Amino acid sequence: MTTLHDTLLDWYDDHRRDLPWRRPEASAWGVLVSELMLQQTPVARVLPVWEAWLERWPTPARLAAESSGEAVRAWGRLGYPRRALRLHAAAVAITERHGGEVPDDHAALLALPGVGDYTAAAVASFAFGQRHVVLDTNVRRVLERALGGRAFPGTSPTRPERDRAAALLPDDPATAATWAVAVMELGALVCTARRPRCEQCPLSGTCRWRSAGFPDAEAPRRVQTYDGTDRQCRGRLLAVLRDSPGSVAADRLDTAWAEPVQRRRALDSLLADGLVVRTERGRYALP
DNA sequence: TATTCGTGGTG
DNA sequence: TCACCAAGAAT
Repeated sequence: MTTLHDTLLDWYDDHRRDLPWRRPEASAWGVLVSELMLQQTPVARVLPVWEAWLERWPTPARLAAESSGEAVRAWGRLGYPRRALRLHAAAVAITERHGGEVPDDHAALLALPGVGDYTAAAVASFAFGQRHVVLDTNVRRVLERALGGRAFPGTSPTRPERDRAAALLPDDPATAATWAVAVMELGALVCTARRPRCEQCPLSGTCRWRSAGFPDAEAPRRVQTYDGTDRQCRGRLLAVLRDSPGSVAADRLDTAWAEPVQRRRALDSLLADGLVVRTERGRYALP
């Protein structure tokens, strides 16, 4: 433990958000649900959906007993609806393979649908108080700036990056878990991607990016176009199905997207993903 | 390894 | 206004 650790842990104690999945009464299932929902989706939009989800499905077994289509419907407009399918599949796997209890083992977590290296480490750390390197985009940015002296990390985590994060991890598991969430929180609230609030940062005194004069602060980042893409088309088609209690006729989908070739392609991909099924007489529905 | 996969808030 | 983004995973 160094002054860096004490400084950041003190900051976290004073500034941490009171998020429902961080409360003591939150279950491991609640933590897992939050992590799936938070993949590429802002906290503010996750909050109401998470509350409703846990109210309706307080355990993995309760979700596993439902159709995957109900999960897709309850997912609402969080985006990337394949995550809803994966979360449902994870609930089924937990029910079948782990007796309905979210596993506390990193490898077992990693084997669940929708759970990658980050999410497995996050659940093991946040829900079970274990010591893991939790390397999300926030943590990577904070460490790259504070220790690496650069504005942004590369596209994917490197070996040296992991080693650096591992070397910083406190020995005590409970402290390591708090450290992990504290670094994430700093990245989310202060050391943000665009306009970091350096005047509020507890690490500003030692930050190498700051002492170097903020090089490459305006580094061009990859812009993702959306209008007119297959993604947008899929979203429109799925919205029609979410808002319909049963199945819909094909011509209902035609009204959701005018261009027939792209509409066909998008519908085929939704069918291939299992987000949509074909029912009787050429009608369509959630699975 | 580079792509693909939604959505809506915001500076 | 509109480009930019927000706790990744799967392939």
